[in-house]
Amino acid sequence: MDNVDRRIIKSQKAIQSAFLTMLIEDGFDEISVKKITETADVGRKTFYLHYIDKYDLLDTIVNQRLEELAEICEQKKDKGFIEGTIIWFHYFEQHKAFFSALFASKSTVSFRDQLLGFIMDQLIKKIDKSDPEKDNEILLKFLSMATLGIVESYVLNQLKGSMELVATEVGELIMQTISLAGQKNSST
Amino acid sequence: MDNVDRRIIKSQKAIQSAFLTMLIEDGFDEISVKKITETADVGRKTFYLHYIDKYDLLDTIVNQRLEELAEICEQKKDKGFIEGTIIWFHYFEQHKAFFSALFASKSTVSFRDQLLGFIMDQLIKKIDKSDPEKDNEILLKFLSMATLGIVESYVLNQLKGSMELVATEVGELIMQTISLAGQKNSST
DNA sequence: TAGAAAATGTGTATTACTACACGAATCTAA
DNA sequence: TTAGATTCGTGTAGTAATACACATTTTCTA
Repeated sequence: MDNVDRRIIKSQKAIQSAFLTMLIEDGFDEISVKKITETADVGRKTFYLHYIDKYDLLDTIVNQRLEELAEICEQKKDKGFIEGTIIWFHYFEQHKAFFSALFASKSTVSFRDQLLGFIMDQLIKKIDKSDPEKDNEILLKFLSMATLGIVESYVLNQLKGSMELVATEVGELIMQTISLAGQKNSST
Repeated sequence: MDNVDRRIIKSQKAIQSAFLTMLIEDGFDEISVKKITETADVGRKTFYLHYIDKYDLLDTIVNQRLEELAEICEQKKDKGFIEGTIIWFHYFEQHKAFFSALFASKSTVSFRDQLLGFIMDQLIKKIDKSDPEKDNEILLKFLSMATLGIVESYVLNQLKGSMELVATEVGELIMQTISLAGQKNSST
């Protein structure tokens, strides 16, 4: 089945496009399934043929975004820490409105989990590279949460510096922390 | 049945929109049903659910346009000859690319018939107003063909004067011809 | 806080659209 | 002219989307 029925593609496209517009313009909490389907010019039932509810729709879209980002990271994985972090922040910069809307809402808990999971996935590769033996879950969680916090602040425009500055500092902090943990580990 | 199935509306909209784009860009003769459905992102079969062939589609669209124009004329019917004619030409001015493409093709014969019929319908009202007794079919056909010829030349940019100038002259010519015919008629 | 209004999620029967395949018609180039 | 490709128009069986109705839940507001 390489040929997906064009009706499915059209419906999902219309729904997701309507959702994204409303997400950025009105925020996640203001969105209702009814409004989405009205904007998408699609029967309400059609929505439920594809998604469980608006949270499920959000999950789907977030996953798409993160797969995109993972793909970008994969292509440039041998660039070193700083450059890698800049690539991250460049992506969030581009989709600022989107992520900003999600951080701004209190009902997008699963989004935070997804994003945290993604950051952990990415960081684990880097840590493994520096210190392949150990799987230090404390360190991993520590750094991931720290990064998540910075990403949130950045996307919500709560940080002063430029994207490059923020990314560079975060990259350095992560790098230092890992190497510190590595020393401590090798000394015991 | 006031609620038309939204799928029908969507399909027709997509097909007509694709057709119009291709009509203006490539001309009527270059258009194939296959290309239309590809551009419209619709199954080829769907086209045939709504239209017999591309000529039928064209007929439909032309009729829509002419109904539009008839509506405009109806709203401003008490404006006198000159103003009325200017309204006509204003409409053709706005849809120049569309009508130009149709006049340029040799396989759009029915379009000419439709337009001629439309012009006759509109003129018959005016003539009736001046001379209600007579139904002079010669005069009607004569004037309609003349007008059709001018419209064609105008749309194809073969006339020098501005829209207002052309419309005014045509309006005067029609008016004079009718009144001449009226005199001749009343003298017998 | 009660009661109205709106949104939700689901079931059902119907319909428009789909992919695909086919022979016929039309176009193209050797 | 002939062979090859392309488009045409139609048939078929399957599926996505539809309108509509319903009970339930949530949200609003008086």
